Amino acid sequence: MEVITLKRISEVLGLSISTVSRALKDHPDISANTKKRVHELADTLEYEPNINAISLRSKKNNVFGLIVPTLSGFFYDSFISAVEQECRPNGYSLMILQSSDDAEIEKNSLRICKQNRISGLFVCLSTQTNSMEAFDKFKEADIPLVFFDKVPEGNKYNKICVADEQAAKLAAELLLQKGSKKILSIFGNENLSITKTRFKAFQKIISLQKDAVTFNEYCSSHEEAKKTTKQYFSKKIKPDAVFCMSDEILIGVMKSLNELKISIPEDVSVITLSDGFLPKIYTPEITYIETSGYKLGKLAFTKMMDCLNGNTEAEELFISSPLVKGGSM
Amino acid sequence: MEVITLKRISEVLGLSISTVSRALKDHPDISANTKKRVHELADTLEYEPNINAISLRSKKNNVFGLIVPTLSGFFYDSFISAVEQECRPNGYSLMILQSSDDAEIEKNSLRICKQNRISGLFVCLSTQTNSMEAFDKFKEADIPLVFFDKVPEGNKYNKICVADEQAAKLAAELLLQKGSKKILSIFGNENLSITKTRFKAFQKIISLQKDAVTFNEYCSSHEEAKKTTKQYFSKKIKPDAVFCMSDEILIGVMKSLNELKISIPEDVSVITLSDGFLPKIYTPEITYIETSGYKLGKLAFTKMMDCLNGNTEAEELFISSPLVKGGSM
DNA sequence: AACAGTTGCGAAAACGTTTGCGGGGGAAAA
DNA sequence: TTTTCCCCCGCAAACGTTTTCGCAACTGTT
Repeated sequence: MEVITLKRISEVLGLSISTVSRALKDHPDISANTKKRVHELADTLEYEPNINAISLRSKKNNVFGLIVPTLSGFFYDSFISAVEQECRPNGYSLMILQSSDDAEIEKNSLRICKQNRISGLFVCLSTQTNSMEAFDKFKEADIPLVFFDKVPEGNKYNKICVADEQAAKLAAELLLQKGSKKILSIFGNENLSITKTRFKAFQKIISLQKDAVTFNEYCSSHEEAKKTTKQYFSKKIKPDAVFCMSDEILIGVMKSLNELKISIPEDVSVITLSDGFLPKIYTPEITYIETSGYKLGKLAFTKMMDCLNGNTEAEELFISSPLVKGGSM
Repeated sequence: MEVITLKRISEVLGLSISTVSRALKDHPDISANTKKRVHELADTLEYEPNINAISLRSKKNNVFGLIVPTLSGFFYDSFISAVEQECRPNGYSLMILQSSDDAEIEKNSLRICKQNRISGLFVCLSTQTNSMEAFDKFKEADIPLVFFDKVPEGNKYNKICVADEQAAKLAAELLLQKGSKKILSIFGNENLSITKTRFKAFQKIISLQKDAVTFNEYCSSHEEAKKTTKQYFSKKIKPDAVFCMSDEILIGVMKSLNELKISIPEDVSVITLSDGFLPKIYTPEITYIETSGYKLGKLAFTKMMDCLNGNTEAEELFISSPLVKGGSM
């Protein structure tokens, strides 16, 4: 299988390489007739430009890097799906890398991105990341950086986030409004800023209600959440509501409640922050505050294009988190 | 931010570009001292080779294409995760494309792959694909093609599959062994070879048992599966077992059974083919035959490397599908 | 002192594009 | 007829590598 290049086409047609190149790009210098001949031959020969050559010449690779802790999760797949959907029509490709939540691998992934001279980078930080130095190198090289979900501290980065504060607040208000007094609140990894934000906002609202108390727990896996839930519901005074910070938590909580045959919403109210897939699996469907990976992806892409168009100032953007009512409250 | 190239290093050190290149690659022609000097400067300058230039020169891009109908599913994310995990340590990158189950987009994705001169391609066909012509072009160009999950017919392609026949057979045997007599069997998209295979194998086993009957249905979404299940369980004579061909089906089935307050496994046995995530969400956990996207990914990668090493003969490989017992039978 | 063999390095071409510049040739203007 | 101008097109450099070939300067052998 001979591979078709501009040179090949130029030879067949008795033209120069430059003329063929310009003809294919509809350059005004080229006559209509020549353009026609070139296009036709290119079509029949199924010419495809060599992206590597173009990238080399233009010093720009139309590829975005995307680094996530793991692909197989509850959330990242829909984020990536959204980004990819935008990429193709805009002439970009996506190079995906997993950090496995390991700072070393993350750093290595950054190297790969650098070597590939990517045009931009989407990043969800690993929980182990302790230095932003490697990321700052990209900034210095004017390669747009868009963080999402797990984002760095400080105001010098582009961050696309769920409106965590608002979402947690909304959940808390809803619980109080339903008259919940003893709320079991389970959060994720304690070190993440996302956890801190959600925790603080949730706490603040609950504390406004004098006769309501919360039992706060941090669980970093659904197994842990399951165990914790079981403990609370084995006591004499059981919680009358459970707040889950994420899908991961929800899974554990539901497993416990179901095993203990605790009825939802009769015995206990349940509310969670979620992408929306899992809450609908259960019966009754769980009421949730939407934290859409899909929306997040769309917004992240928009911000990326913004950056490429010269809008370089760091910005923190939020997606709205509407309430989706199920039957769990 | 000046970008560092071999040329830049050679200028600083008063060497030629070729010498620098060779020094970095530990070429025997270069003296130990020169190598040391070059390596040190490259390190402090944080030189990163330009992959685009390398790809152009070598006519090989160390990138694999990966086309799936959609990223956000039950299955593909773990497949991709497995492939990505193998790629990095082997010096490859992954370019991911979604076909959105659309033949046109799929074709377009193939173009992108071609333009990028990828080294190999993983494909899960869209259900709309009606011609393999575009894929055959890759074969002709000696670009390895590895199909998975939804694979083409015929024996001229590399296919990595779940042992569908064996899995469906196993499920059927288990149901009969438990004494199920009236089995509701719900399958996915009727046109897929994967569906046909599972259907045939399942049917064959059931038909061996004279007093057992199956009600066969095809549903292409969980909503449809839910509706269908509801219909069957609203009749006087209800099924005593449900077989689900996939997670998608399982979701619908469980929703119906739960809403109808039908007890598992007392009133009905449930068994499914699944990646394993969803079955464990439910209480009791659903018994399933494992169809691991992760294992599939690992095997697909192995086959890809095989192809690149010259083993070009088309091959159909299977991953085993062990039974994972839950409490649903 | 002449020779062959080795060691260490550089020149240049090639991969496939894009693009600034320049030039031939024909038509219109003088 | 000469001049001017415009229309088409080709030359060549550049992007950053890798690699073939060759050459100079030693080293050691007769």
